[in-house]
Amino acid sequence: MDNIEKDEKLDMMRHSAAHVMAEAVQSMFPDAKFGIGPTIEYGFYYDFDLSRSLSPEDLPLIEAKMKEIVKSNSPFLKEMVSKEQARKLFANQPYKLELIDELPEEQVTIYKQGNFTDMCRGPHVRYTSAIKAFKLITIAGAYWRGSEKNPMLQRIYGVAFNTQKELDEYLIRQEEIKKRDHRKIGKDLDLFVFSDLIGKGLPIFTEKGSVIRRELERFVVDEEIKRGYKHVYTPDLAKVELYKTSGHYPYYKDTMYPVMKVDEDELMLRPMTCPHHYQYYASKPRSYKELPFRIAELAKQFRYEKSGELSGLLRVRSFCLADAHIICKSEQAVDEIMQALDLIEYAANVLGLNAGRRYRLSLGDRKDEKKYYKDDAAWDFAENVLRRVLIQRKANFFEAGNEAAFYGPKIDIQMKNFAGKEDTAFTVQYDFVGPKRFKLAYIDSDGKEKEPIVIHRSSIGAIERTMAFLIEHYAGAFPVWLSPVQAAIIPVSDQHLGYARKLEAELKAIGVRVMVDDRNERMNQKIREAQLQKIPYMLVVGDKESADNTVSVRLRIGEQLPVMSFEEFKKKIKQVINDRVNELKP
RNA sequence: GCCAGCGUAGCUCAGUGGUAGAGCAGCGGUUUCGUAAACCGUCGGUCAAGAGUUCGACUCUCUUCGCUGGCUCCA
Repeated sequence: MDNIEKDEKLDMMRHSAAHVMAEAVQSMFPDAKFGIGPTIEYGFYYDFDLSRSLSPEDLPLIEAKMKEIVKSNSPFLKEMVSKEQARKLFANQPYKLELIDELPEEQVTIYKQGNFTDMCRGPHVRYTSAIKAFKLITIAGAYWRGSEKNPMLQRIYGVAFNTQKELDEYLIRQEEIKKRDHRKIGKDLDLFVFSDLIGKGLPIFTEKGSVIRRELERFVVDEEIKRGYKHVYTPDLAKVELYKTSGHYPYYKDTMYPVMKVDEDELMLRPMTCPHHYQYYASKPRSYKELPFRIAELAKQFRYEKSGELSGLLRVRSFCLADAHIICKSEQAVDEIMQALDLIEYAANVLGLNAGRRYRLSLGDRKDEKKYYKDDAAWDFAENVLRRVLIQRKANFFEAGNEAAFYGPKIDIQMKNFAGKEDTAFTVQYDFVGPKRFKLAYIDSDGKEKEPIVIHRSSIGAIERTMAFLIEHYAGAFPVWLSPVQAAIIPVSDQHLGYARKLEAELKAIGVRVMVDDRNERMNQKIREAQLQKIPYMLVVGDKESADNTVSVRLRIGEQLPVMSFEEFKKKIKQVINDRVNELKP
């Protein structure tokens, strides 16, 4: 049996498990109304409309009932009925009736097992006993058909596998994911905190977290300047008029903060940077010789996110985007996008964030003139440019409709986080609208005024989100250049404090972040704590070391380096930092 | 924002209709130690906030705030 066949079989079993769960729920709630019950990665869910709210205590009861049904080994019976019959059969199932009305076929498939009948395309396993290891995981609210306007149903999520062993492994894996959660590690390592008084979704970076952030920022600013960007600072707020001119206002209204009245003006916190950068470009006439005009900024942006959407550093209400806008001729677009992707890939490699990287060519929907600016020729041109770039790079990409910005298509660089979830980490967007709205122009070689295009891009994305990725990716054991404390000096006893202080001063002098653990504690205790803090180097110094000017180096991976001279260690650590080495051992 | 759950000391967590406990951290000592937790003592909580029920509420009810898992949305 090949893998695809195997997957299909597993999928069938999960789908059948959803039906069995529905039967179990029906036995407990005879008047239950049923939504849909599809399979998902690792399992299944089913949506119900019930007379009362489910509580977590219900899950074991439902699960027990399911096990009974599985044990009873009742067959799944398939039947074809006409829509008319189906309507009668599901007369008191409003959600099913809605689905029936929308089915194009005249015949409807129904599946029956035990006392439960469901409208379903199938296929299913033959008997309920084919359902192997499963577990109900959680209950959640879910809008009928995913729309906020519809009633909210109660969804039960379950997972199912062919063997108990696989199920156990899945559960263990979930525990590991929890341990790596950036919110947990952020607390353990004291990287960021929140304050109810400041507000939700507004993180405070602690001293240690700020070290990481500063290193990231320095890295990206230096790299961008090297690559020909003008790095600037523009204001965090601006007149509402600016965003009305840019055309963002109607699209972003819901995610922008309310307007502030200041004197005669109406100001607001910026939800994006582009128009600010355009104003820099537009501050004087530009020649074609100045193009491409690359403007970069570590830009704070403010977006009102619904409270339920906030999550640690992943979703915040104020974030800092490593943002840039490249104003250029359309003929330069391919080359500029190539360079932008080069930078993004380079930075991602330095950070070690490559897991599951793939590209999404995000396209608009020509018919949706509310959501996307109407200009078919411009969309065609831009889409071709982006597609050409991706093909030329032999990038692993796929196309997705209805994902573009209102002003043009984009390339999203997708990444998988530790939990296996895919997220947009970085993005490159083609914009043919901005220049029009702001009447951006350049004087071409023929002396005529022409309209440029704009490429929006983020290099290392939103700093907050990227930090969350890094925390989870490294489980807090950051590369040395990012580590808040790079070396801990651990005197064996306080007689060795003098030597420890001397090493500390010398390391500080060459820019190493070092601390001496001078507490009245045993060496073992200090090592343990340095280890828990994921400090990359521990320098244990006692009689021997102070006598011959050496250090005993312990790495946080538990490994011990052979005794080396302090000079040698200095050279080594300096090099690891400067080269931004990913792994601990050079 | 919506649905559900949770909120006890700085952290991790016990606990119960009769006005709170442990370990770690902190602090004060003792100890001067060789690669992941020395020992003794001690401080610490309007049990998220407010209102109600009750003779009595951390416990039951309601409201608010915050967090978590989903839904919707998204850098």
